Amino acid sequence: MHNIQEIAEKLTQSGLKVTPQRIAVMQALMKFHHHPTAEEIFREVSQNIPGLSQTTVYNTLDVFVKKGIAQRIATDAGVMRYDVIAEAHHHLYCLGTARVEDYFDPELDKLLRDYFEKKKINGFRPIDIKLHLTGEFEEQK
Amino acid sequence: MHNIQEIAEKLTQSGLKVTPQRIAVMQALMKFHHHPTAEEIFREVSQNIPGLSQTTVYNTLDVFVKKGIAQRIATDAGVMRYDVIAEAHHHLYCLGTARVEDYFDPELDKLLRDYFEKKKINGFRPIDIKLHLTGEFEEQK
DNA sequence: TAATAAAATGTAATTGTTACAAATTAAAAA
DNA sequence: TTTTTAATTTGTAACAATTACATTTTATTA
Ligand SMILES: [Mn+2]
Ligand SMILES: [Mn+2]
Ligand SMILES: [Zn+2]
Ligand SMILES: [Zn+2]
Repeated sequence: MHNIQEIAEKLTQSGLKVTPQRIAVMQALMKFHHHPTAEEIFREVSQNIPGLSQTTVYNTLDVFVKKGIAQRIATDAGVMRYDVIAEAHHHLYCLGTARVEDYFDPELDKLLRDYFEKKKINGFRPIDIKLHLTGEFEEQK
Repeated sequence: MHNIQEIAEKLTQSGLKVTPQRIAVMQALMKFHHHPTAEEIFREVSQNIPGLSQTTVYNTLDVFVKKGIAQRIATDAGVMRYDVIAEAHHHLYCLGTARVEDYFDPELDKLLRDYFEKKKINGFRPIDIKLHLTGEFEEQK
């Protein structure tokens, strides 16, 4: 799933040209799957692609989001973070470190799905339901 | 609940000095309870307090958040929105209009509370659990 | 291999927010 | 009351993240 072939295919499927920059950005997104910022991706990808422009990273992430192969996450720190879209999952927002960790919980998903199948919300048609757990990661000794 | 006396009291209780700016910002927060931006609050409050500085609005909102009487909401548009803290509630994020609406659902709250009483998350201690419903407000004819 | 539209680049502009020094003011003390 | 003083407000400049835009380069198609 991390290899160039498959990424290239995914790009083509989305109607995008295959470029070294796009492949590298996608690889970086997959590499640190803890929701990197554009800046973090820029630093990472720059190692492989020296002349890389920041703008390209922003553009690329933007295109990925528009095509639905990545996801933008707004954070309290005022920086956007990005996430490869794969299975549905929720997010743990750490108050201390500002990290955003993935949280997978199919049981919970089912619970929510069932709940909102019955319960309709006034004039709102939900497309995505996501839990937003804010808290602290416990010190592990 | 919207009157000056009570707001002044709330400020004092939080260990804050009572100033016209703070009262007005709190009133504005209560007035449009659809999560105004700092800019929207600035425009509103400026009508009553002509010389008002943008910085004051940012400072004030910041102080409110630190004291726990307001809440900061990061949005996908890259602007922060603010919310008076009252009862626990969730948020509906509108894809079309970028609006954020409140969603109260005690039944759901109970469901989630019960669920996370049993289910513990790895090394994470949740402090706040909030549902993040992204979708569209339906056209009402 | 040539043509062409899409993508990447560099730079400047913009937006939202924060830093900081100086002036003002609310609250406490006298 | 007046005085004192720390907290708050203000104005301006700085900043960080992101976007706009003109130019150059490149991936794809013919
Ligand atoms: Mn994620
Ligand atoms: Mn910004
Ligand atoms: Zn943490
Ligand atoms: Zn709210």
